[in-house]
Amino acid sequence: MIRLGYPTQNLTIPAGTNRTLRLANLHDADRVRALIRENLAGLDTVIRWNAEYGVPLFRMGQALIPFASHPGFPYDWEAEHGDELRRAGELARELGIRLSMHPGQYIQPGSPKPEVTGRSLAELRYVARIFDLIGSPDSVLVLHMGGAHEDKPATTARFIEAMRPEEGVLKYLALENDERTWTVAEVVEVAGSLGIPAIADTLHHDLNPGGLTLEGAFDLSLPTWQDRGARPKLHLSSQNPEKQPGAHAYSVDLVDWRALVDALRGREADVMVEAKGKEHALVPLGIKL
DNA sequence: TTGGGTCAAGGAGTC
DNA sequence: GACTCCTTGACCCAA
Repeated sequence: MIRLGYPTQNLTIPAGTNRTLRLANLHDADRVRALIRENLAGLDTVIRWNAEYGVPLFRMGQALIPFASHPGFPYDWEAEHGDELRRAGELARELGIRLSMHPGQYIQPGSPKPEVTGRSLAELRYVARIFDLIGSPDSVLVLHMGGAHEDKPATTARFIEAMRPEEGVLKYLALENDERTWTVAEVVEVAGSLGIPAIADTLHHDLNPGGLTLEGAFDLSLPTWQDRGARPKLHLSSQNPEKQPGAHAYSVDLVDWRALVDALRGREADVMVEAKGKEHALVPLGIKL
């Protein structure tokens, strides 16, 4: 069975989980608190909507707690919002919704700059803490490997060295291939060294296949989920023909969808659909809105 | 209220 | 060396 989901916001309701603010306004605790409550209310709304429409996956915005890992954050967010996060987790489990998060390109644990690595780890720990409070062991923290710094073996070694002690992060972490630097095969290898799973993204794989077919990429990435005892995850998106390679289209091209289904050969997978049209992009794949 | 410039952060590619 | 693009847009000021 293939299960589907979409990221960060629902355009139909509408509801979001990614409201943020400028760093210059971070000192305003009341404002931060109100904004986070909106994000958490949005999460609650989306979980209920997903359950009603049979969409079991949702990716929360990275700014669910904006600037949570920043030293200037104005209060103890775990104490303040912990109960709301626990309730969201209970609701998600009750309704069978699997949650994930995907920090962006600034998170670089393999950077040669210690301060960059340090900030990256702080952000990853924040995401892991969110998942701890939510309390669902099948939550996924999706991460790209980041830059190669003109030396992939050295970068790989730094990445593994930085991540290996981070047990609290590793229990949720999964590594994803990207469209120009790290292929599925490379990501699977690093993930294997850390004892964590890997995610194959179909569009990134098209642009950076490393000699593998899509089926070959799935053959490598899907078994990496066995140790965690969770359903394998994949990412599906289509190229926006008007933009540069890698840009997501509004919806999913059915050719790409069929390619994914064929390459899966009946294997189980949770598929995150990355499309500008969010939940609307699921309609051609069988979800009725 | 709307349009458009800007926004914490890193890195790679282009010119 | 400056600029642009990338996650995923949202904020925020000027008009």
